[in-house]
Amino acid sequence: MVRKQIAGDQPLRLDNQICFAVYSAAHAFNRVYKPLLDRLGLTYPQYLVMLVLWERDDVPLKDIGERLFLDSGTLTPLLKRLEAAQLVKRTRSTEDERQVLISLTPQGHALKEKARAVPQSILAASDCSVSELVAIKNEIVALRDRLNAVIGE
Amino acid sequence: MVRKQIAGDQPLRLDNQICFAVYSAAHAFNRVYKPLLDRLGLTYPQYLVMLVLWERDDVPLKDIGERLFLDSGTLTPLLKRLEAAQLVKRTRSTEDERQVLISLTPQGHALKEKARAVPQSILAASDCSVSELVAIKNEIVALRDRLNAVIGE
DNA sequence: GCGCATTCAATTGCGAACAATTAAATGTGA
DNA sequence: TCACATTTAATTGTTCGCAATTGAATGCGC
Repeated sequence: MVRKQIAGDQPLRLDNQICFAVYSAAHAFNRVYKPLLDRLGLTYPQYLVMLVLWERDDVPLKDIGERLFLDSGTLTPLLKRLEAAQLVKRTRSTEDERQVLISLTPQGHALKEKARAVPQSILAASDCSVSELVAIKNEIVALRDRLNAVIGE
Repeated sequence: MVRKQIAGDQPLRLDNQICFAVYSAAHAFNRVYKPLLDRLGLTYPQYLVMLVLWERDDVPLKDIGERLFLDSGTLTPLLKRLEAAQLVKRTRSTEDERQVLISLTPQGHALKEKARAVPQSILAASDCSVSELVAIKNEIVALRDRLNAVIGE
């Protein structure tokens, strides 16, 4: 009976939860990033926004949100802080005044060069080959996309 | 020159970041869990604490923190909310009055039965076999532990 | 053109998450 | 025993993250 009880509890055991693996890995990444991003004066979510802008400038807030899976309730105050740090500018689109376009300031552009050191440090911290990381990343992205598909239903 | 520029930007591309894969997967999990946990009256971090307590009752706050990689700044208010919901009790240890012991109330115990439906729903949402999930989970945990090892240095 | 739905950002409120500090209890060494 | 370090929770302040609501701009049907 004891063994049956234990067997029945398996799905509820913390160590069997993939969600906890992902949750705790995200926090571990955040802690590794923290000292690196402190030098850039960025938090991790702010860093993600900057990654988007370094790829393409002058982007609607909405597009950043779709890319990062974040809504205006998160992005509006975050972008105001980036604006206060003089890394981005926020302007209403003239064609569609509902949209807020986010563009990089010269300082925002310049920060990209300092940021190039970050991925290298993360790679070193992960103590893992690039190809292994890419493989895990692709599996996690595939899982994430399946989960997001269920949410959209 | 254009191609060289692009190649040099690869490490900074959002889609190449494993951290973003993990970060966005954690949020996707959270969104899938939300409607399930709403029925239990729990948030996702509260659910994690309950998982720990369902495995072993009467645990010091510190132990819960080590298990979940969370500190007292996060757990103290969270546990007070669980106490207000009458799911746990907080008592100072008599042997060592620095420690706060967390124990389940009868309602806290009872909630375990309602929670058994959760892992099944998550499995279905992940649209993936158990063995595949276990494999990914183990890889993520291994990565997390390597990251945490670097932090501890 | 007018009424109405839709889109988009901003706001409010709540619950994490963590750094830094504080305070109390305990352990340790002289 | 007494001074001092360590351990443990709690507190404070800042930043996410999201649900729900609001308000302005736009698009659509008639």
